Amino acid sequence: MNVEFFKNELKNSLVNAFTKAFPNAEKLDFSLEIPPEEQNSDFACPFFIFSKQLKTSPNQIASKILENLEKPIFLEEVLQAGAYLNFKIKTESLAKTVLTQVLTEKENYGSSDFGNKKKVLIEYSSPTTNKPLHLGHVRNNLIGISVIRILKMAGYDVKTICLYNDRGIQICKSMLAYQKFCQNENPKTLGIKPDHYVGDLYVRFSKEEKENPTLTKEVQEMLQKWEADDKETIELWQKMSNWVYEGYNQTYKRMGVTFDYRQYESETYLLGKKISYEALEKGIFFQKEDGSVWIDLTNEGLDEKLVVRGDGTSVYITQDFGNAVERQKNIGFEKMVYVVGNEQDYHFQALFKILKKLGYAWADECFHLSYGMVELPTGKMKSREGTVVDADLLMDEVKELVKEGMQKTEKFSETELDQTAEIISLGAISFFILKVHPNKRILFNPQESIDFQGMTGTYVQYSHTRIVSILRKFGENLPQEADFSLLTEAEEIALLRTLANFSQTVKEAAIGFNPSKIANYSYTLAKNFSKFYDKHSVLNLENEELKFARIVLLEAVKITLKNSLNLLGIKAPEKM
RNA sequence: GCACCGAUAGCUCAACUGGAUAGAGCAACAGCCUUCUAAGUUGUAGGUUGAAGGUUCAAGUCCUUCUCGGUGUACCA
Repeated sequence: MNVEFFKNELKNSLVNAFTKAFPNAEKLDFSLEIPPEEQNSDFACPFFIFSKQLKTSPNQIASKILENLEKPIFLEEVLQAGAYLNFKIKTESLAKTVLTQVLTEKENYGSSDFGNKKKVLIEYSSPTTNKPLHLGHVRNNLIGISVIRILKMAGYDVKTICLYNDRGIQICKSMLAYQKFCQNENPKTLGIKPDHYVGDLYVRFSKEEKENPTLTKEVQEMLQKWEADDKETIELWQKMSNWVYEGYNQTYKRMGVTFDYRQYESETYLLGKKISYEALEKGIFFQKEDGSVWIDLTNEGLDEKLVVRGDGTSVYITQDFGNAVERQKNIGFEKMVYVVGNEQDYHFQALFKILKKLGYAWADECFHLSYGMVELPTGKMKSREGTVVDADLLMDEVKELVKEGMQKTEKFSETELDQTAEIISLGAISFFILKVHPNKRILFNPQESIDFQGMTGTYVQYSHTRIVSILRKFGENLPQEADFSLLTEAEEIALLRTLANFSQTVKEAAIGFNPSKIANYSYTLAKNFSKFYDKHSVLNLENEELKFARIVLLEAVKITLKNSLNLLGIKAPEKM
C-alpha cells in the first residue's frame, strides 16, 4: 500500500457520489489538489469546473457530493469550504502507510515508474577544451547531474554524454602561445593544474594578439595545419588536450560529474556533410551559386540557414544534426536532452526543425534544456579578459569559509574536518544554484552569494545531521513498527504530509526538468523537521511507545532528506 | 528591425502549470540555549505580482499592446 492508494480510493468515492447526486450528468474526472496548510487536510477537490455543465453553483455541487459521499475507512473527515471539499486522512492510516513505505523503500523512496523506462540521452557539460571550467560550466554540470538523478528516480532509463569542443581556432590560440612563449614547459613540473595552465596561455595569447596582429594570421595558419593533419601540430594538440582533460577530470570528480559516453568534436565535425548532400538531392536543402548548401526555414519563422560553406566545409549546426543522427544509430534513444545555455536557443530551434525536415520523427523528442547565464555584479564573464569565476577556485574558497565557521560543536579529526568542509561547501554551491529555476539568469556576487543560513544546502544538511545524532543516541536497533496513532501533534502531521508528497514532487521536477522543485521540497521538509525539533522531545520521553513512533518518523524524514539531497547531487553528512 | 527569455517584499527566490487570504530566506527590529547540534526557533514589519487593457466562476500564471533588462539574429562555436 502506498500514498497513491488514498488518492485512487478518494477518486472512486467521488465518482460514485457524483453518479448518485447527478445521475444524468456526463462523467467527469476529478482532480485532487494539495490544500493550503491552514485547511489542515490532506487532499482537496474543487468543483468549479462542473458548474457550467450542471447549471448549479460550485458550492451546491460540493454540498450534494458531500451528502452522497461514502467515506472510505481511512478517512477521518470531509469538510466543505465553499466550492472545495477537503479530505482529512486518519493520522494513523497516513502515518502507517507513509512511514512503512519510506522504511521499506529506503534510498528508493520517491521513485516511480512514471517514465516507463523510456530511454533518455542527456548531453551536458560539453566544454571547449582551451580553458578551465568556470561558473557557467558549474551551473551546467549541476543542472545536468540533478536532472539525470531526477529522471532516473522518476523511472526513466537515463544515459549521459559529453561532447568536447576540442578543435578550432580557440584551441590553436593556446597552442600557438605555448609554441611561441613556453616551449617545453610542463604544468606538472611547474605545479600548475594543467587545464589552468592551458587557459592562462589562451588569455596570454589574447593579450599579445592585441599588440601584435600578425599572430592572428599565424593562428589561422595553425588551424589549417591541424586540418591538414600536420604531424607536429597534431602532436602538440594532443599533448595540450590531454593536459586539459587531466584537469577537467579532477574537477569533474570533485563535482560528481560522470558520463556514459564521450564524443570529441575533432572526430564528429565532419558528420552531417553526407546527410546535407543527400538532402540536397531530395530537394530538402538547396544550393546557392557559390556551391554553398542551405535550408530554408522561413516558413518556420526562422531564416535561411547555411549547412555547408562554399568551400565544402561544414559548420556547427551541420555537425550537430549529423551527430544527433549518429547517436540515434549508435546509442539509440527515445528522448534526447541538451543541457546548453540559453544563448543557443535559436540554434536548437533550428536544429530540431532541420531534423524534422530531414524526416526524423524523433526530432519531436529532442529537448533543449536551456538555462540562463551566470553573471557577475560587474557584468558578463569573459574568458578572454580573464574576468571569470573559476570553478576550482570557487570550490576552494567556499571550503575555506566553511572551515572557518566549523569546529564549534562537534569534534573532528583533521581528515574528518576536511571531508565535512568539502561536503558542506559543495552542498552550499549546488543548492544556491539549483534552487533557481533554470530559465532564470543568476546574478552571482562572490562576497554575498554563498550563504550557510536560511534556505541553503547547509540548512538541509544540518537538519539531517541532527536527526542522525538523535538516532545514533537512541541506539543500534531502530524500531520498524510503532503505535502510529500517537503521532497527533501538528508538527508530526506536517512532516507526514510532506513525506507523502515526495514522489509527486519528483514527478513534477522530471516533467519540468526542474531541480528547483526538489531544492524547495528538501528545504520545506527540513524546515518542518526543525519546527518539530524545537517543540518536541524524542529521547527523553517517558512514554516509550511515543518515543518509538517518533523515532520511526525521524528515520523516515532522514531517509527522505537524504534522497532529496541526492537528487540535487548533494551529500548528507552524518555530523557537522 | 525581427525572434526568444526574464520582471513577484529593500535584496535573493517560491507559488502544485488557471484555483482558497501570493509564501520563504537574507537584511532590520524584539524574544528563545543548565534540556536530543543555536549553521536553529518564535514574533514584528515589509506587496497595486513592471504598466494598461482583455479572456472567465476564478489571472502572478493565458491573450494583446507597451516599458525596462538580457540573449540571439554570422560562410563563429
